[in-house]
Amino acid sequence: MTTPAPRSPIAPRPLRRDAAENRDRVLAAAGRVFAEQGLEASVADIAREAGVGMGTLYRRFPTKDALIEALVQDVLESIIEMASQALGEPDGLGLEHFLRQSSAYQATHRGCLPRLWNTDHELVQTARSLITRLLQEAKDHQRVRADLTNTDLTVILWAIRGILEATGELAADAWQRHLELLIAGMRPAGPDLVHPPISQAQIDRVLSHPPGPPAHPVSPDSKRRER
Amino acid sequence: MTTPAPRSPIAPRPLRRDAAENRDRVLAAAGRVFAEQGLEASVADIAREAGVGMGTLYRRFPTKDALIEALVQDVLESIIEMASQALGEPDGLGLEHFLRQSSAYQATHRGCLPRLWNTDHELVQTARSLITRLLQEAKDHQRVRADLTNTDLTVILWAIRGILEATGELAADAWQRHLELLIAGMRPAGPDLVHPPISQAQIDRVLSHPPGPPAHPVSPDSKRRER
Amino acid sequence: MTTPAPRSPIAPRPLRRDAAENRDRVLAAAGRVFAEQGLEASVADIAREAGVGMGTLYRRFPTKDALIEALVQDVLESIIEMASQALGEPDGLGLEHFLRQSSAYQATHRGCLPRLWNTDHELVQTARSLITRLLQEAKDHQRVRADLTNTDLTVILWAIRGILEATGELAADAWQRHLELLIAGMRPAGPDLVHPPISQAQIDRVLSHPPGPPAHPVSPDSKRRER
Amino acid sequence: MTTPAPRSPIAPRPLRRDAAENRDRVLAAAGRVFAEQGLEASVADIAREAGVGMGTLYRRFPTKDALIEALVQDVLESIIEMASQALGEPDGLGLEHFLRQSSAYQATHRGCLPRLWNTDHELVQTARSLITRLLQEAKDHQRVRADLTNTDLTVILWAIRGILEATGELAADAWQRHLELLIAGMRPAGPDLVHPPISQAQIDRVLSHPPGPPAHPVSPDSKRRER
DNA sequence: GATGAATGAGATTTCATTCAT
DNA sequence: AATGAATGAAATCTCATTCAT
Repeated sequence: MTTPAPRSPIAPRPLRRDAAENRDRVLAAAGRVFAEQGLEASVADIAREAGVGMGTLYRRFPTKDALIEALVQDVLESIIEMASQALGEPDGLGLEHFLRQSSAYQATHRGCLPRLWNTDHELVQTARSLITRLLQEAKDHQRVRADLTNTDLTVILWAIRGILEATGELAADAWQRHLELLIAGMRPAGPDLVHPPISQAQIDRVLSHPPGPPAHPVSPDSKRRER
Repeated sequence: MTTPAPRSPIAPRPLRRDAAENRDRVLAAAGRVFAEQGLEASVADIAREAGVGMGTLYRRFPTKDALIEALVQDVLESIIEMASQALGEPDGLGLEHFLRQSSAYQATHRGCLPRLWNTDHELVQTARSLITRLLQEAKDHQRVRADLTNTDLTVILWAIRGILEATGELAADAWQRHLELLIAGMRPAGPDLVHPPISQAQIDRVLSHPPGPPAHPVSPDSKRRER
Repeated sequence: MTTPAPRSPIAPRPLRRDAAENRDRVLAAAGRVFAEQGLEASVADIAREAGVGMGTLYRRFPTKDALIEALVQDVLESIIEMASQALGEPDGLGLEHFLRQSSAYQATHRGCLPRLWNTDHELVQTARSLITRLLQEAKDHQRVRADLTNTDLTVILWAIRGILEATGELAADAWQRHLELLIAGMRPAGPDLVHPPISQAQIDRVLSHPPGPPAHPVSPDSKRRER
Repeated sequence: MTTPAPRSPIAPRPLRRDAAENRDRVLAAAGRVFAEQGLEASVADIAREAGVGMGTLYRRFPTKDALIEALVQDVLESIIEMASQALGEPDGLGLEHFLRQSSAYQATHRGCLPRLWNTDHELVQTARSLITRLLQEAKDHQRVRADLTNTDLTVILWAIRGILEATGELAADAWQRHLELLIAGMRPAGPDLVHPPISQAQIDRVLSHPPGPPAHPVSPDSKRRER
């Protein structure tokens, strides 16, 4: 309504530019601050680091949680991209490449790791299905044992995340050698596995009710005492 | 445990006993509460669960952090005990047994995991040296590849912790199969490892400056009021 | 547990004394501050006026709303007491006395008026049933017209509240003469009433979904915008 | 309405018209939003409902308060119009008609009720003097008791507003029967009134220092940033 | 020695108002 | 002239820690 002077049909959006810039600045700042202080870093710190007021931050991300989710989403999208490209690789080596590449990427985006593989995010499903296909390719080329399952790979991602969280930037490459060992263990030669894989249902339950630290930004009305 | 310097024989025994009982009750409660809510559980919740007043809790543990450390210590002591017993085992299988046993134990003591292998604790050094001996035994019996190092094992512990933290009680056995894969990868047969192990110095740095979540709800410097 | 030395069976509670004192201080302060500034007065102001820290206030009243409810409850209890006593009065004059007395009382407890007759409070039901009996007595003695209903009286209370809110302490007696007019209009002599009384169901709906200003302490997650 | 001082004939007409349209759209939106959410509705909500940007809104109304005042003014103008027309009515019934008509009107313009009869607005004076004349006419025709004063009528308006605020749209007609009772009480027949009317001075004081909720979200003195 | 009430800094979130585009 | 992004003070609520009883 009030349609002002019709604007050039080329210009995508007028004042959206700085807004988008700002959004990126905030996300970048959040990544840095979370990487340094963990997810319990204060939103005020992030705003300061980004050089914006708190209101600006909250205009874009109405909740601390929304901010974290946005970070998670960014990382997941990159990882999904990596998985897609790995799918094209010959000789069934895509899976290994993907594991290495995505771990390296996560190492440089530690900010949101605690939430990365523990959210019931649509993109997590997407990533999972791509990984399933990578796994199948690897099996087809006898790169990995036939009894390896999809859920085994989810567990591997949790394990690597554990290493990344433990080391931070102080031993940022620790995961590499560990992954080598793991991949060696995944080769077809190995002995029969005694323990069965966990079920997809278990993983789904984990994703929807992440244990321990309650998704961090503790909901303010979750507890109520009296007397 | 922690048997302090033997004290004057005048000090009344029964009281001591009560005090120790109280201490244990608090520790047990902390374990339960932390396992459920994560380390950001409130001290008040723990006191309530333990059935003692906050003053009592603070008399035993001058700081929330001290309480966490005490939990860590308990777990470390048990783990050290496991390592000691594993040392006696024949055929160099002690290492594997230890890894399985200690992981199972940690799975049932999730309360303090985030701090378990990330503190500069004297007992961590003790555990490490025992593990070093287990590793040597395993090598001597050709159970594991000769180029496996002490630090590789620390990384393995971080990885398993990662799985335990991710799954909670919802998939409490997920670590078992993963450890199987890992052990398979540690066997001597495998290909040469491309990446070198991280250095002991890096690990020490990690232990003294744990990344991410700072010593948790960092004490606010104890500012005092006047009024 | 830990049952300390059994305490004298007479002493009701040991440290509860100052706690109760504090509770009363907070309630009194809240009454004063709300009366002056309205229900949107800040909780910090109340704490300051009461001479306690915010934590203390929030230990007793875990929510601003809980504090308001407590005030409302206090007032309702007094009003119920007045209604009970009025029930004993002869000649069916109890109703009028009650209206006068309770209005005067509300005039001196303006703090929580906006919530007084607009909450779905159990005590409101109690008050209502007492008022119903007062009304019946008044009818029995031909003090008021026979077609007067229970809901008419609720509306009268809303009207008086409106006057009290409008005047504050600047014309604290304005309601008196108005009530006189109203009571005159309620006498049996008057002409037939054209408009029917509103239904009890309507009133119940009003009580459970008070209109306009959302019960004031606007819930913090009631709105969420984005982009 | 509000036709300002006639301006230079150069100023372009069409623009003016758009501006006025915008103004009306904002006012209408404010009425709707305030009616739904109360006066603490956010200015952003109003702008959105009106379909204009916040800057536009603030160009017309430099302050949230100014917006509310404008609403009040609109309502007052309508009410004054009603009073004027009622003045012409025969038999001294104008007063009653006016009370009914204006109450009905207010019921459909609940947005600004909390401020309607509590502002030191020039139009309130105008309305008051008209009401005074209506009252005189009513007395002249013995429709109401002779000792009824101007201030009694202000109090009646406050009372009715109280009912309207309490009921919202959930019992939008509750005021009608109440007004009937009240008018019955105002008839000449009644007993002598014990309480004297409040003084005009008191009312004036109320209007200039409205009690309770201060001019609502009091502007925080417009502190400015630097950065 | 034990209890739990009190403290107050700090965390998240809202919103009136300004100003670059 | 219009838009809506940015600002930051202020509000509510939490919780580690102390200390009167």
